[in-house]
Amino acid sequence: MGKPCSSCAHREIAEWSVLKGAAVAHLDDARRSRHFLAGEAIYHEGDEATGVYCVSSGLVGIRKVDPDGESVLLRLVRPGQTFGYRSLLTGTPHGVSAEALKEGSICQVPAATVHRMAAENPALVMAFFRHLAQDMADAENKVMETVTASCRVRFLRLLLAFGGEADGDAGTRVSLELPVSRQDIASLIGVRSETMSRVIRAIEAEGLAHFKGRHVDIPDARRLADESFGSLAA
Amino acid sequence: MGKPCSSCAHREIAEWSVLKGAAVAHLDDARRSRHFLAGEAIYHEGDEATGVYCVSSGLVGIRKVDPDGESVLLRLVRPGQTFGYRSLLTGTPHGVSAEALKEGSICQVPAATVHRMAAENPALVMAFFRHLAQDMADAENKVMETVTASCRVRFLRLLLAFGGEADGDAGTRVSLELPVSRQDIASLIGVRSETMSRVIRAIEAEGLAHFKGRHVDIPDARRLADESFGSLAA
DNA sequence: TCGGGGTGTTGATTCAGATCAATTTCAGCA
DNA sequence: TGCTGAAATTGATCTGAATCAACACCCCGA
Repeated sequence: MGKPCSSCAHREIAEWSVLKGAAVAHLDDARRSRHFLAGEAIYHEGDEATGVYCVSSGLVGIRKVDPDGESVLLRLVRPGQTFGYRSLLTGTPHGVSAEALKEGSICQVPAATVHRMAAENPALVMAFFRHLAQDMADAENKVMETVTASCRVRFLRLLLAFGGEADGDAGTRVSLELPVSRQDIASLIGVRSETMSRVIRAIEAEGLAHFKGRHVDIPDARRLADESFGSLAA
Repeated sequence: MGKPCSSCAHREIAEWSVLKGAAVAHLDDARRSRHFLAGEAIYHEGDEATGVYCVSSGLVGIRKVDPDGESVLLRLVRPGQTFGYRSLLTGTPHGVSAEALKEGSICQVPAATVHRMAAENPALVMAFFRHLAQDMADAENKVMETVTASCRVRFLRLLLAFGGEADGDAGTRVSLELPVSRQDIASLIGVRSETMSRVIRAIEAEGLAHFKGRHVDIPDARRLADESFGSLAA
């Protein structure tokens, strides 16, 4: 059932890093790894939380759908990151759904184990608090962006985020792979896929970036970064 | 310096309700109450956290401004609620600013006290976690709304939220006071104030609600609620 | 009583992005 | 290897909300 947590490649990233000695063994003992195909649902909005999830490989999307069926991709969860802890710790049903966007395996730590560990180890709760605080900050930024920035700017910023903050001083060449489909990218910035296509075409035409399938080549990351700040230089 | 926390009207609402006996006395001893006029800043984005705030009376607005000066009102904090705990507990600068929207008094519990209490009382951290989890859920809903709903619908939902969930079965008459200026309401739903005016005029014309200054009268809350779900009946 | 600034309203116009409707491209698979 | 359905592109058109520009209102202080 995969490598033990103690030797997990991502061990120091996730909240579990605050656990020591015996607790890690317990974690290892309790967790169950499961394989997911792209598109498979991990849990749905309204489900009761049955544990905390930890992405081992692949990519997870956190989604929310409104009554009319409109679906918005709220954020991505990458290997080494946890999710689903919020509902578990507060004892409320999931307010969002989670699905695998890329095939991969995901560990689940059962509710009882998490609760016991949280009770014994306040630092673990604090670690989850930090994670949630970061997610909240991201959510606030997202609200700001959707309200104030054009879809073009939002997309440029997303590109920069995907490319990592590798913006060297001068014109740095960056190339990267889009982690998800264009439809999902559109959903991530809150526009229609048709609009997404047009935005990409425009950016391509300006030479800001070059797109081929999921591969993106950015000749001058600095220029792109400048553009992404609503035509306002630093 | 105001009533002691132990007899604060809002005591059972705030996170402090998990504290017992001596801890409450400590809280009382350490907290400082300060009066704020409408418009006064409590803290700014980027400031270091110096304590946790608790609204005793008045109304507080949490705001975020982007580099171009665009400002968005993210949420309101009402009497009995705490704010500013996120930055304090994570030890990061404030990512948002807080200002008094209505005159009132606000208690501050200094950083050292909060840290000590959090260390001694894991339930307090958990209480803040719950608060943050709720705020996060609200933020996610807000992202959904701004992406999927028209400004008209967003405003109707806000009205319902202000009116409390007092939607009796049939046509219930609800009347309420808008807690903030129309400019701020516009900022809260992410539209221009001109648009806000027009939306209000349209709603008035349809007889969905009647506006006079900050007073709102909703003859049939049920009808308004129905309208607020993108013309999709339950 | 007369400004005067903040708050709100109204109108004309523009524009970003949605919507509707066809294709085209491509990956998976029999 | 060709079929099939999903993903992506493209075009034409429409529209919700922003923008630009006046103007009304109202509370407050001189």
